[in-house]
Amino acid sequence: MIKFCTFNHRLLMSVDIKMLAKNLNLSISTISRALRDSYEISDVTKTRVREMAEKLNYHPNPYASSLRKHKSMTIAVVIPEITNNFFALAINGIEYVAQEKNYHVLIYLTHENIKKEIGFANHLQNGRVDGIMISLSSETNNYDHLIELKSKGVPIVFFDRICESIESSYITTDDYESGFAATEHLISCGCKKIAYLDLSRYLSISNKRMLGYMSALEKHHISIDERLVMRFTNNNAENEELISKMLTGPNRPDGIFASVEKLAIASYNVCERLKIKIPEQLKIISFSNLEISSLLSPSLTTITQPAYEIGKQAALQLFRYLEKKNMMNVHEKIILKSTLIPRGSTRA
Amino acid sequence: MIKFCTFNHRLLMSVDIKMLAKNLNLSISTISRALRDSYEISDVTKTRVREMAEKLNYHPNPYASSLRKHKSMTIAVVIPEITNNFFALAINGIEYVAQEKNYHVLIYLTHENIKKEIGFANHLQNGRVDGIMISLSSETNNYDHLIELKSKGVPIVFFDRICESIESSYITTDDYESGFAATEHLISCGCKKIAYLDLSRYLSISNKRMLGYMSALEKHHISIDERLVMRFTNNNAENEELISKMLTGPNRPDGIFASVEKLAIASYNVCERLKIKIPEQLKIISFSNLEISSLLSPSLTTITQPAYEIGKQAALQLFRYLEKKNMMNVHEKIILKSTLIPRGSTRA
DNA sequence: CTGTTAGCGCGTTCAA
DNA sequence: TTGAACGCGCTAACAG
Repeated sequence: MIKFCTFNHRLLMSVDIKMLAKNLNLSISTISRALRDSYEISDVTKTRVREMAEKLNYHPNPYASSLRKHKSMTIAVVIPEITNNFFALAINGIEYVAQEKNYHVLIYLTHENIKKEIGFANHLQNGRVDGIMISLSSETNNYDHLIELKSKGVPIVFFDRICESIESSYITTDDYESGFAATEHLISCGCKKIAYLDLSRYLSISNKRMLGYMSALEKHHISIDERLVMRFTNNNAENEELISKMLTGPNRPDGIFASVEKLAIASYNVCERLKIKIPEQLKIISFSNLEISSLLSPSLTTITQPAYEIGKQAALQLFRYLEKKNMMNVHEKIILKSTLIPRGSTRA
Repeated sequence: MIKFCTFNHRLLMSVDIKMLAKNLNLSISTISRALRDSYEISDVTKTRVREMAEKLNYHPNPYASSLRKHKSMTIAVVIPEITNNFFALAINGIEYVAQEKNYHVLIYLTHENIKKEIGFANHLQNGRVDGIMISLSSETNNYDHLIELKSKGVPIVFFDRICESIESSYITTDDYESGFAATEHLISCGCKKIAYLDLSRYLSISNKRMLGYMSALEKHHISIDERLVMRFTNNNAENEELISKMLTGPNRPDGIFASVEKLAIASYNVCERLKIKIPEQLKIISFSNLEISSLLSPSLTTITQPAYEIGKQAALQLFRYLEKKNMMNVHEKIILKSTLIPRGSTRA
């Protein structure tokens, strides 16, 4: 009665639709339809089938179904890193929506490496997923891999680190305004020489934040010192070295605006090593989603993005693509607001 | 020359093995073998096939392959939450190994809910993944769903929040010792009344940490006050309420040992609200993987687990199961060491 | 070294 | 309302 087959080098009993059919003296197609709750099947048969399925602990093979339906019930999330509360929160939002829709979530980490991003994009042309959500790597300055992916018909939603030159939906935050507010905050704390720290010269969010920074300086008649606009890599040790040089050099700033949490943390580490007091001697503001109280971080003022909501909105938009055939060319550009959370710096 | 088919409600050109065969005047199976670099195929043919595949931008359909081979090239990671540096780091390690092995990683979040965990476990019987790595939810006090999954032949590796009553590999840390060390650390800081805060009364790691806590108290002749051994839920507001009551009640402790980072943070938040000074009036130690400098958290002493390494080891063990048919009954119990990182509290 | 053939498990025509 | 038969795209057994 029970069929055995070697599966992955081990014995596994496989209950399939055929076995249900045999046990119930019904045809395979009837079973299939009953399980899919088709209108063509009588209620009596349906319940008989369901009961037998339950009894034999039947689980439909997702790959057979995907092959037949050309639908994987799976989405991909491609992000630079996961050890970053922003992305962790975004995944939380994405996963929430995916669970609602009975979808599965594949995770791909580029580690800020464009080659990996290209590799994932190329690979995902094969139908493994029904759509992807992506936040670009800091190295990404060319979008051919994404254009090709899109041309294959794979729906793409960008979030946070978006690509504006591709016509697709995106969810992001008011980076220009936040950059402006962050800089103005430091100015209002008395800073005269404010450094801007960033990971990338390519990302749209980086450039918008920087523009905000520059506008704020201009507004307050502070001249822009190009030497204080700095780019870093994924290498923390190197980054700290650079920051250390900046903080001991002739252009030493009295305020730092870090566009990424990890650069703020690197700055903190350097300050501790150099015995620079924060915020007395140096004020720091940073984009960050660390969920810690001000007691834990008495001197960290942050710009906090609605990360969970961003993930959720991005997923919802992706499902809008997936659920309605005529939505493929209806793109949404959603811009959410970030929040400046003042802490120690203001009290200083 | 190019075949079209409706895919997911949209037009998609599908280049399959058959088309390559036609274009090259070869049989389908030859193509298949050439692409899989089979020894039976001549180098000339192989390169011809590869070039044509490249030219037509051929991507093998993973679901067809999985259906045929009974192998999904996919693993599942089931964890309680992702907004927690421990799990984020663990995923990082897992993903590193998976990328090496050309595997795909599905993420499932239980949100500390046993019903979700059961749902995932039952669902994953269907062959969607070749194996799973799991860290139990704090509610999990029954393992039937996992036993059934294992009986279906799905390899399982437990990490951190393991299940000792199921014969399978696991990776965890020296929780008893860490609990002991954490408590002794507080005692050496002068604490006489130490509270133990935990999420669960079921998890093995919780119990081991608590045993360590109790042993340390005993060793130093401090009697155990059951009212200071507290369990919390996933509801932060409720947790802070409970902590607040504890810190204002007659049994007010002078030290807190939080077995989970979020409980330490809740404690910090409460202290801030109640104007309790840390570490002067209350010392706190916590399991935590926050990657922040001591400047950022001047008063947080932590027990840090080698989270990345745990993820990596867990994945490696899973692949040991997957790669060798005779490894299914060879289980490894790996116990890594955690590190106590003293901060403000010691200086206090 | 290559081709022919037969499924993997399911969904969906078409026919009854 | 149900059944028979075909094929999704690929791999593997068996021939040659």
